[in-house]
Amino acid sequence: MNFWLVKQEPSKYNWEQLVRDKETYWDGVRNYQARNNLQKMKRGDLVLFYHSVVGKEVKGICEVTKEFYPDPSSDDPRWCVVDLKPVQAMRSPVTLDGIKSHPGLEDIALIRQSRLSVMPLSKKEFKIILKLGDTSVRGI
DNA sequence: GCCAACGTTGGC
DNA sequence: GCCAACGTTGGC
Repeated sequence: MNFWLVKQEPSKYNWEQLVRDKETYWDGVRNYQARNNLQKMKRGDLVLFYHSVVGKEVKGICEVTKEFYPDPSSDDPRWCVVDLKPVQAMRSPVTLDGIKSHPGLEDIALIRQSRLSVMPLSKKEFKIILKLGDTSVRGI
């Protein structure tokens, strides 16, 4: 199983909306590197949902329920989406400051490559963020 | 194939 | 609202 982090501005789509929707397709990715990461996601992978710009915090954990397929919001066959469903809200959202200041997280793309919207996390990094959020999921 | 111009993202 | 970082586009 692999671990990921996706970002979105909460004014465009946010965790609360995902919880209401129960499931969504993650559309709008228009960057090759982010798309390549989307294509590597496997069913059952866990994905952190980060609110960029407003809040700047990890709000919850999702699961990949469907692997990549063409983006229904685009005519361009280069772009794709995956389906995500919410699994668990963070008991305590993990802020960007918290991530920046925690040893062991200084190399994640959220910090090193702030514009990337879909990025991989190591299991270790995923576990640290869950711990910072006082949250656990599926034995992790 | 290089690079200037331009657009977008996202932290501050 | 500003600006740095970075990706994309298009002229040459």
